[in-house]
Amino acid sequence: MKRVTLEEVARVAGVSRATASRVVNGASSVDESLRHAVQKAISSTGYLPNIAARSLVTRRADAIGLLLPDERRMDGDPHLASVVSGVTRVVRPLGIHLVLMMTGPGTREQAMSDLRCGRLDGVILVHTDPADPVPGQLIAAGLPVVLAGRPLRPMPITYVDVNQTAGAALAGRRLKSLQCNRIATITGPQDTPAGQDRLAGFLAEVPDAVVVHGDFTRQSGVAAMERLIGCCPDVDGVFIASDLMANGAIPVLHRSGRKVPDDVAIVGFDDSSAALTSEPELTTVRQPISDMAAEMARQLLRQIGEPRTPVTSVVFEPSLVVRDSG
Amino acid sequence: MKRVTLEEVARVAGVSRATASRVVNGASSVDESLRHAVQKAISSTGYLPNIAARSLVTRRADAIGLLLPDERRMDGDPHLASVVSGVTRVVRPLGIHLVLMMTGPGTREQAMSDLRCGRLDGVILVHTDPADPVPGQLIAAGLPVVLAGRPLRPMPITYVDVNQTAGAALAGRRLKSLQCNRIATITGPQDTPAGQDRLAGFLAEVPDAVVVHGDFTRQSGVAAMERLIGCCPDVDGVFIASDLMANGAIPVLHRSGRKVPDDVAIVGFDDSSAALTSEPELTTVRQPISDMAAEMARQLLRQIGEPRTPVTSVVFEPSLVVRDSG
DNA sequence: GATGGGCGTGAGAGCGCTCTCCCAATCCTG
DNA sequence: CAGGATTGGGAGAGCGCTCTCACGCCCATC
Repeated sequence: MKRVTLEEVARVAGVSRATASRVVNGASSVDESLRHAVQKAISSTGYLPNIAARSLVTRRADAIGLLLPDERRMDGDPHLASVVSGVTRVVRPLGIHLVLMMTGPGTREQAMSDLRCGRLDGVILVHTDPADPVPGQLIAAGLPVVLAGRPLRPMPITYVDVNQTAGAALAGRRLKSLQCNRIATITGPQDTPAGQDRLAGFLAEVPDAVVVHGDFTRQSGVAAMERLIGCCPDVDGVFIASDLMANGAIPVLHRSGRKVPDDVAIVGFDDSSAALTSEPELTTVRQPISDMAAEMARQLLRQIGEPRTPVTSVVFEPSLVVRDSG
Repeated sequence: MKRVTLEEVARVAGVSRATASRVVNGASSVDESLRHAVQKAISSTGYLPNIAARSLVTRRADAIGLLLPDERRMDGDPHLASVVSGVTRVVRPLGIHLVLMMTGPGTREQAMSDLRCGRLDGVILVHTDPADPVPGQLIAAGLPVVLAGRPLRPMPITYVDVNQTAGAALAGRRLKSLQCNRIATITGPQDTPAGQDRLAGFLAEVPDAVVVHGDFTRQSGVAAMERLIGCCPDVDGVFIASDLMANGAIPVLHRSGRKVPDDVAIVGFDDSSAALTSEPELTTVRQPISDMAAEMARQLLRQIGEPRTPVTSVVFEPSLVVRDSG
């Protein structure tokens, strides 16, 4: 149960600490016989490098942060598990830790400190409030950071996003191909890039669509659909900018005596778990969340590896998942 | 942009490094004037302690791990965000990092290493496979660990759980009070404590209930309900051991021409987001996930603070959330 | 006025690792 | 065979922090 150090390994292997270190770190140019001896010593002693000591000299924490919005905004967000899993996939083989930070009082400041004092090598920012000063501060300080989703105001920052506009267009084409005559959309919040782009992309495809506003929440989906069938009773096709809103909106249609998809076709966006828990299951625009998360991790690691590298943005193409609702 | 060390702070404040360290760590017995000088030096230099250096000597990582099942098992699990948020709430004020680890090839071994080499102070294990050797290894090694949920086989390990039996009884009483005559239950997997206890607790309250087995997944809820109405068409009240299964089961009832709750009352378990995305919204047994997670964190910290402390188990009481389904 | 006990402070020894030298040994080339 | 080039290994200096220990200093005690 006693701690075994490199020193100990070196002693057992009959080499210097430096050579033992070289073997541990896979450095080139160590004689094969010595390397063997060291490896034997490592496994016989059960040696594990002390990360703190290593970190102290390499100035690398081998840990990155994932900054999330608070529980309420995350709740119902189906993506968390996928994001974590995507990031984990690229990060774990490298022995890098994923530190989760949910936004709360002082979190973002803490993340800044962690970054500056070398406790974190970089951060991935999810669902960032446009008014949040943190991204700006981070890039100003030259600290590695990647955004999930295009920032509202253009800024020199690396981000990964899905082509929201193209996704909405996909939905529009689907409704048109279903021969819908009276097409509407329930939008996301218009102060977010995703909300804006999904509306713009849809209108580009269906210019005369009726527009009703929502804010991505289930609740707002209910309200928006009530308004929609009030003002436009003959609607027969709706693109709803999030599955969660669609999930709230469909029962409203049922209650009004309309059948989905027979009377009204519905296309959602996200392909979240809400798409499967809806009745009928949602036809929706899928974003490859897990792959996007993996890409964010890769971008972040690149920045950490070579600072002052030019910012990039990676945009993934969405796809249409056809199920029962439209 | 240059790193400022304690040494630097001490120099600016005109004291020794030791005294500066005392101030940083809030140690007693530092003269008020010196403390002031040091604090001024800290803020003027923008000093942030280097965690790696501290960790090296204190042998504390100030980080704990959250070991999760993989994405597929987590998918649809509505609890992740709540768990993270509960743990974060107690852990962050202490400056302790929450490291997320999703189960995958080698994860559990990695967690063991991290623990042993001092990179992690302790771990919380969620959804542990009964056959998993890791919990046993951890307690054998005397490493701090807390389980989410009672282990299948009794073992000397600290865990936090909800009183599953009592929760199921709550559901049973609810269905009886609704004057249901023909009561059934769709169970969870019978090789898990939760699955077993929910069935046992329900049968204790409704001994003559029809029992159909499921495995907590939505899919299995669909299948189980199909079997149920096949073998027992006059059923008028069902306790479904997870909201996710209930979410799958309700559309089956609708398709068979039965109305919920008028023809068949449904009570779920979990109060997960699936309870709200169901139509009608589910009456369900709520477990205080976030509070339980917070308690897990507290238990873990206690173990870290004083090793070899006796194991404890904390059991929370569930409550019934009455909505529209039963 | 000498003695004992606190208490606050500074010096310095590590914690376990990496990495830069520097030296020795081997190799190639003319 | 001499000379330089190349390579592998060891010594040792830190990385930034905590913490023990010993040293003053001041006050209370006899």
